[in-house]
Amino acid sequence: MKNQVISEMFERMADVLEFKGENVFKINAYRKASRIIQNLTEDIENIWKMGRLREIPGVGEGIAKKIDEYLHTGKMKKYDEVTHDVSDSLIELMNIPGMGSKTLSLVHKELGVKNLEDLKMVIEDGRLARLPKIGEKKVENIKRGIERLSVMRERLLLGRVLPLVEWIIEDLKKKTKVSQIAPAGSLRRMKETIGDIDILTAGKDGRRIIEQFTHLPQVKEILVSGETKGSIITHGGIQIDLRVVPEESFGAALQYFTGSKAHNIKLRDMAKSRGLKINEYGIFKGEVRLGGQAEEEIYSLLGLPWIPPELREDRGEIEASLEGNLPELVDYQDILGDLHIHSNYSDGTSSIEEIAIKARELGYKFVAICDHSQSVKYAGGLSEDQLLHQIEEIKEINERIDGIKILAGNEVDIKQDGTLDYPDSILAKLDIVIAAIHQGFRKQVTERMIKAMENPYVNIIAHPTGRLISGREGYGVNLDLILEKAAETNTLLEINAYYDRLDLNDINCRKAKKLGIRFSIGTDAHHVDQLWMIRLGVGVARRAWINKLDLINTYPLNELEDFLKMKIWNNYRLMK
DNA sequence: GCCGTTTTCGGCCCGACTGTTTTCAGTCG
Repeated sequence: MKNQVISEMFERMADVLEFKGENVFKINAYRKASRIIQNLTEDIENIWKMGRLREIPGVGEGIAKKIDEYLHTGKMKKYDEVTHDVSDSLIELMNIPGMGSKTLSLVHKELGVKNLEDLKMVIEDGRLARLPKIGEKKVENIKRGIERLSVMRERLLLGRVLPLVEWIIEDLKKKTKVSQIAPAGSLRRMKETIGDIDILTAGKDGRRIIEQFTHLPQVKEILVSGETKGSIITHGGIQIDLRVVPEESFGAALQYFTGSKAHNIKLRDMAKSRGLKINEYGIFKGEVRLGGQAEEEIYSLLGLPWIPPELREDRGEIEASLEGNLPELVDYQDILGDLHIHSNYSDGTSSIEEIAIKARELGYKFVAICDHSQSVKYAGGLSEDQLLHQIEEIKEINERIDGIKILAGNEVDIKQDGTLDYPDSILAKLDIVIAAIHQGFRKQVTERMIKAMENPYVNIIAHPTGRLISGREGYGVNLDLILEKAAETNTLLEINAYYDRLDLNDINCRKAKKLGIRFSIGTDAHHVDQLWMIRLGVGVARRAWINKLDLINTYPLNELEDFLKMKIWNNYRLMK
């Protein structure tokens, strides 16, 4: 799949052209094409083979030709031409906050700066400050930018940030008289990683609200404190911005600060062609303000239904809205149970009973206990006897506790030879079987997973790519083959909601959905306090345009139990 | 370089803030 590499080439060209001072609109055209190609769920090579490159939005004659050339020859002349005389280390300097393309090219041209070392040097010896249009403050800015760059390199994980933001919002609600308050930005879109945190409020006394905000106990350092904007660093080193807007602009501001940028640009473009104008204060016709108190007003005045934040990535949601084809997304309240939880039988720390009681408190109808299997020694995998014992205990608790059904399950290891960690006779005793790779990440992972899916007792493949957001690359599976097999065998794919996994991710889920594959969400929780993470999984599902029917966590218990047996029944029919 | 219910040429999202400037360019989100 060449989508990624082609997308990166255009992004690179955009960066270099920006540095060279090319026409801004041309640069944006490359950026847009890059982003859209990155978001494609289809292999660009397939699209190319069908002669349909030009049907990709943002791909016109010129870019189509370049893609065609690259896919034919493995080369793109224009790319080489544009980038050959500019090094990576130079272009990377544009990432420094305060250092844009104009400043960089000035610094490069006048002082011969080629990398970070050079830049630091001309700051130290005062040559930078002597350039035209560069003053003391600008130098100071860049200097701080360099320091910040090294700190803020990494984006924050959604699952780390969400609880903190909600805590702060609750605190602010108690301490201030804000009429409305909500998180915005990529957090509200439930993106798996967050750049910076934006919270939006409506209220009259902005200065006072900001004052309260900057004096919360979580605050370590105040960066900005004004009438409409406050900015702080928490003890955990996370930057949070709070903005206060007038009540009548809350919807417009929420829409604006939620983004994404690409989604907003498209909306504004639409507004323009209808003689309207959108900004963070409202939607206008000439001088007349037509709305902006609620987000819905912005959308409805453009002839659109309100679009859920999770969809706002310019991945076709605006077009779908126009056609009346917006999906009916699964809702956070639709979840009736968590289908991947570890107990203290293996490496979890809560007892099955604790889990059942907590799940019932959460309003669930069922939970699946899926501990590790015997060969996963490092995680206390269960021997056959222990598993049988666990099944008995689950039966006993089910009889004793009302209002919740515990499903006896297991996260069965797919061993290095591709066989499963328990014989079928054991698997047959379980209500739900999740198969997973935990060892031998480099050994024929795709083939092993395919073999596992062929087993009629395997309902679900856990964390199918194995990636960890904060680090590990993943197993290097051939996902297309996995998806094909999952569709063929009616095997579900897991959306593992553990905050560092979120695997499958949104784009891959959407791809799978198009093949008719269904999903299950499991938190992979190892303690009852981690059960809340199911929301992260639902966020992924919503970002993947998934509806209730696609997700078995929304099925009433009896339908779920039937569904989980379907694969065995089908297999039985085939054998007859 | 893309694109078209005002356009096949002439547009291309919008505003705030900052700093270096005598009216605005650069950067950011």
